[in-house]
Amino acid sequence: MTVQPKPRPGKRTNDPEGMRKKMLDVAEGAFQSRGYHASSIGDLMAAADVSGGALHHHFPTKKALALAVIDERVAAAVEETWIAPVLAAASAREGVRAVFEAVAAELEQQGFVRGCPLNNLAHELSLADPDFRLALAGIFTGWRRAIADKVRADQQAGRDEGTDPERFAALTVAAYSGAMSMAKTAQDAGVLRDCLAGLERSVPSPSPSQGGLAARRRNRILPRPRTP
Amino acid sequence: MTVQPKPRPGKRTNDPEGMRKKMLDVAEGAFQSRGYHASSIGDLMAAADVSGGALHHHFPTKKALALAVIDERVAAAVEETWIAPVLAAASAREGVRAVFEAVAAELEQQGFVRGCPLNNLAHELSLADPDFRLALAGIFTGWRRAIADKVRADQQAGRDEGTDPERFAALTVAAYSGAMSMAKTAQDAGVLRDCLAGLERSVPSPSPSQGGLAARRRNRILPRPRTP
DNA sequence: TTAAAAACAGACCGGTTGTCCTGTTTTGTC
DNA sequence: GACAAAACAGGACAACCGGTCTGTTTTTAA
Repeated sequence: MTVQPKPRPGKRTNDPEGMRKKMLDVAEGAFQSRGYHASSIGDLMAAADVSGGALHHHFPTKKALALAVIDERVAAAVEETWIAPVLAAASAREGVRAVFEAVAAELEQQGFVRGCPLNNLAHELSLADPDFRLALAGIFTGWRRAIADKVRADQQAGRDEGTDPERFAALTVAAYSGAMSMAKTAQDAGVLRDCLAGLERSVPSPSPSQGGLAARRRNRILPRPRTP
Repeated sequence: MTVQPKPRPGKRTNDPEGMRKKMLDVAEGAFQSRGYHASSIGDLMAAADVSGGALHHHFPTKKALALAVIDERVAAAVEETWIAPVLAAASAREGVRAVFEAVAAELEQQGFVRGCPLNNLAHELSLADPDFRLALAGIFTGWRRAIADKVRADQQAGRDEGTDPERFAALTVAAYSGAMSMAKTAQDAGVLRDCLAGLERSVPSPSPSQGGLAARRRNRILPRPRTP
């Protein structure tokens, strides 16, 4: 652990954007792994090495900080890990499959499941404050709409005619959210693969590539229980 | 609001079981609607009209209280609303359908979505404490096993041969959990029906009763937003 | 150069939190 | 009735929470 030896009282560099980014980084991580209420602003200040005055200058209240995390970080995470890959995929179903497997592989590699950032905050904050709830609901809506739009695009190309776009999107997002919830609680990402396998039975798969060995169950990964 | 005029210093009735039940009632409701960290034991004591000494006598710490809520109330809720109805149904798929629709109807009637008790606590507490995590993981496991066992029973009766019991159970629990998460965030139970509809496409329904009009979308229920 | 605004530092405060502690009353047992 | 244990009452307390406040330094604008 390398800590700057001294703040050197005569030297200071104003870097509002960098400081704001650093605070959002720390808050994003803390809110996801410990939750909103369990993360005190004192903890966040210490973790980011930011003074109370600086924090208050950029985020007047803890709620404002959380709202910024939701709008800028959680929404971006959903965009990055779900919306963009699905839109870039050959089809909606193919994109969904790829994201499920990519997330499962990543979780198994890092050996620890922190859960879905959106769902973590949604459960804790949806009923606590209308502003939180609206912000989170908007992200869910955008997520589902992106998948539904992709299904519609597939259908205009003549594929996957028998699928209801809205229902498929809702089921996909729900299955992923619920699977991540179980994976977090069990600290085992295997349930993601189970859910994906169940999801793919929704239609007689028209593509020849079946991914036979990719769907096999991998069980019991939990390298470091890390009792806190 | 009717408050007993005076505790009547000479009159007291020891009722340990009743007091314990009253505390669990209040804590169960508060933990679900406000969350664990947002519910102070002072609030709980006031809501249950219980003194600090009495509370500490039955539950030495807040964690012990939450653990009791999980073991006795959350597990019972899953048993009551999911396991028992599914086991009593004509088939696993029929039971799943019935529970989805019953919950959706109940939520729409009461006009407010507090979310799934198990998932609410699982998200907030799974990473906070190993004891919490294990207790919650056990409930998830029992939930999934009950559904999988029911599928296996169906298959031994010759029905639903093409379904993988574990995968179907995982997908069902995940879809319900995720749908409740979205329903809570959007304060709209309609997504439950969307997910059920998507779920039922998983297999070419062999039974003639298709429930055509039961699956239609009902949208935008939100009678009382109730800004707190 | 200078004045104003922005960026930051750090102490401070009232309120709340969870828990513990001492004491009193009820209940069960002989 | 005597005694011990259980059941309950209520205050005390240290730690912590989120927010505010005053003051200093850096940057920008004129």
